[in-house]
Amino acid sequence: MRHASPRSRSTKDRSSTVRPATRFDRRLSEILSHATDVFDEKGYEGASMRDLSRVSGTSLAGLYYYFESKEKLLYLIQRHTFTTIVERLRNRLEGVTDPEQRVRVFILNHLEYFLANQKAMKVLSHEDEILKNGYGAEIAAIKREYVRTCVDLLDELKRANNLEFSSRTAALSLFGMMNWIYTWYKPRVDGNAETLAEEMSDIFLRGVCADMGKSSKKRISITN
Amino acid sequence: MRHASPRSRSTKDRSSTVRPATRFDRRLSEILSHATDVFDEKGYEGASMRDLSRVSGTSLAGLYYYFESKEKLLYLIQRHTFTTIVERLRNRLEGVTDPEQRVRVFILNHLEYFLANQKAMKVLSHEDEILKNGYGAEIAAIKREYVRTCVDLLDELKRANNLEFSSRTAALSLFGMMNWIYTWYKPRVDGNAETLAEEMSDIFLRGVCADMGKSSKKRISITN
Amino acid sequence: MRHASPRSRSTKDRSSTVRPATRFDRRLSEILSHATDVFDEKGYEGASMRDLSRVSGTSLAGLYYYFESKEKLLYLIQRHTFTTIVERLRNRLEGVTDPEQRVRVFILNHLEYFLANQKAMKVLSHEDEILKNGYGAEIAAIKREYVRTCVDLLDELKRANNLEFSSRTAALSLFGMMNWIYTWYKPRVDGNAETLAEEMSDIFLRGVCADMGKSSKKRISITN
Amino acid sequence: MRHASPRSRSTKDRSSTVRPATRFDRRLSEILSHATDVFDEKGYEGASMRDLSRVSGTSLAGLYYYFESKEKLLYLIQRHTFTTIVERLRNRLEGVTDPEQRVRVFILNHLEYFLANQKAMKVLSHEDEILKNGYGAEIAAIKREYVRTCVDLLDELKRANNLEFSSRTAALSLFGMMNWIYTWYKPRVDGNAETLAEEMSDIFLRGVCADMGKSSKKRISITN
DNA sequence: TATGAATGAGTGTTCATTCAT
DNA sequence: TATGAATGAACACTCATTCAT
Repeated sequence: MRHASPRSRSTKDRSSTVRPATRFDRRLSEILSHATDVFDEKGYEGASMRDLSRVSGTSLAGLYYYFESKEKLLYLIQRHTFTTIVERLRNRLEGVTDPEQRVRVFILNHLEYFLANQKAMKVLSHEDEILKNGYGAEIAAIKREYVRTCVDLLDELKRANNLEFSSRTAALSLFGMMNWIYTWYKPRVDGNAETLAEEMSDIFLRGVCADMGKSSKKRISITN
Repeated sequence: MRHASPRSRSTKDRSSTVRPATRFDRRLSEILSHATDVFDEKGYEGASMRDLSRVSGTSLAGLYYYFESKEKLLYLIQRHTFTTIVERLRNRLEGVTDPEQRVRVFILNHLEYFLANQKAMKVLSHEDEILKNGYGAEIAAIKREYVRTCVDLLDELKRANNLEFSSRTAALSLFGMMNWIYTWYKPRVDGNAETLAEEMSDIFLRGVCADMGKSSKKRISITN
Repeated sequence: MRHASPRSRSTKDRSSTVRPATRFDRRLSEILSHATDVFDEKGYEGASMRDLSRVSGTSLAGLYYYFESKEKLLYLIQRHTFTTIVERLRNRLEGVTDPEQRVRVFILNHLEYFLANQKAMKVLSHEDEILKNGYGAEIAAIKREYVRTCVDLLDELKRANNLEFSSRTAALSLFGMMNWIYTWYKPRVDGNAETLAEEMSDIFLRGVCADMGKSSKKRISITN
Repeated sequence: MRHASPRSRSTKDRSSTVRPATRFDRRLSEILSHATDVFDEKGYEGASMRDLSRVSGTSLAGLYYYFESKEKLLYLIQRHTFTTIVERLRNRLEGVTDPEQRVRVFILNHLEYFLANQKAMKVLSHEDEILKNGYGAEIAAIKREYVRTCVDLLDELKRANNLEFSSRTAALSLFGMMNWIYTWYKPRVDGNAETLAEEMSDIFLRGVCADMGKSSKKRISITN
């Protein structure tokens, strides 16, 4: 953002309170959705406000009625995407008690949302370090909480089954497995979210050669 | 931009033949290294040639003596990084015959290089869709070969142990686990490459709850 | 140069339809006029957008609100100049039937416009090979038609008076005589358009020593 | 020229004295010739020193061994072209006494050299206002003398035949006819220099409808 | 004689943003 | 609500030229 200046009425004021959706909200959502597409295709830096204006059918100046800066726009997209996935997860975990199942629910929820909203999720994970200060902190907080949830789920699993591994490494590896799919996923080849979730859950929970027994494990040392 | 005109001596001509490193080569390498840092910090689009000029201590115009465009610069970085990691892998796999060990070698090689050259690797994986036409195709080809190598390793493993899983999904999941670390890795917390490689190898090969046996696996269905 | 992207509303769209002149049009005309001066003084290549911005009292970026490129600007100038002179010619030829008079009308029209719009005409004739592809083709087409008109006039004259000469060479010689004046014309010394038109018409139609009779003509051969 | 600085040994010093052609001179001529081609194709402003370096097979820096600036290069080309054509004219006029023949010799000499050295002549007439101060003045002086010669020839003709016309307008019209040919000349269509010279001489000396007699001349007045 | 390496100043163009209406 | 018009700052890149070797 080049010329930052205070605004009398900020986007945040409007959108953070709960109230019936106004015309403003609906237009905002539309624009957000178009912007998500553009960020997905060109990246945040590569996308210009003119691009956004074109695809959303609004004049360049008109966009600024809806958000005060490009950065804020990214923030709104990321916040909406994140809060939605977190909310869905909360609902789905309700009533599921088996620790392994809870992890599987987490994975399915993540992948399902990821594949249904690939563009938004790509923007979410790809444009990670753009947001500064306030906005960045807020998104980072939501993200930290989401990761925390996953770590907690793994801790439960460990406790329940008397396992030993680094929940942190495991959780972050799991996120890697899942978040990376935007680089390779092809619906025809890789199946739908449920299939993929099962495959990834299996790999994550049992490994690719689980049947061989842990005894075969040998340390390797490489000198080169 | 004025008309881009061919150069009498292009960067590619110089760098693709094998010969003793000249002063030109050394300066080129320096600049490449600095540029890698900047791309890492700001992203390709976000990094300006002025930034590169500043950190590499060369005048803006001087940079263009070494590569004819920003895009070519990215290409050179990516090519160098990729060919190096592929070459190392080849060397390390030599003499290792056990299929599981070969996968472990792959993981260790990747992570070791990744952590030692985090910035370059981040640039490699993050700025994936920038390069167009010729350059993009060349990098994509190297990448495809590298992925292919991993898939082949998993196929060997499957054959040897009579396993059944999608090598493609597994390989790409594995890459996700590994490539994602640039978003979270902290040396103090997460240990060195060998530790991490072991943890990830274990998760990937045995899963987090390998001991429980596959029998406990239940399908989940979620309606929401 | 960043990616050139299509504009939602291009200069061409605006200027090719017939409608009352808007504020946009008026400002456009002003800038076109200033640009003509600058192109005249420095040539197309020698004139910088910064020069244009300075003389037209607009910010550098502001210019691009009116035309999408320097090339398009040249195109607009050339098109306007050419269509105006062609239109005037059409009007003036109406009602004139005597073939010789028609040629004289052509000459007078050309010179009058040339002297009244010297700068524009110099730009028109001097910056002939700049425009590429579409724009160039369009201007070339108008020009071809204009030259064609002149050749036709000479053909009429030939038919009417039973003369024999190459209409093409004659027409292009005539254009040479007229178009070259931008290199030497001085109002005080050379008189106004009418005077000049008469002199040139006389030279072109009767030659400088018409009274001597054609018999004196001798072939020359030079060896050197 | 951006960074003008004095030179210990200037090109002019070398080339303006009469002495046997050295290796320096020969290379200089080659480069001049190549440069003429490039200036012809791209114009003076449009041609870059890099272009010249490329076509003349000399390094960019190497060019500066032969002339101290791009401007000087243009000067050398223009001076050489001009002095050659003037010299030839002098030789050819020797011994020709008939005033009309002398004019015809002038025209033939100009056209012959023009067609044989089209590129150089185009550069000569097209890049007329580039040279500043000293160089410009020198070229302008040669040019003025050349034009003066033509005007004198016409004055002789007038005196000899008791004619009345503006020698200045006539001479400059004649130059227009001749110099303009670079915009339209096609060898196949328009014949060789001799043919063209005869046609133009006839038009210039007798006009296109000389046979009709001067009586038919009517004044035209246009109101529009 | 000739060039590899370098540079300050400039190029055309696009950026996110503003503001009067 | 929405936009036409405008802008300062930045962009990637090229320019003519220099100088140590």
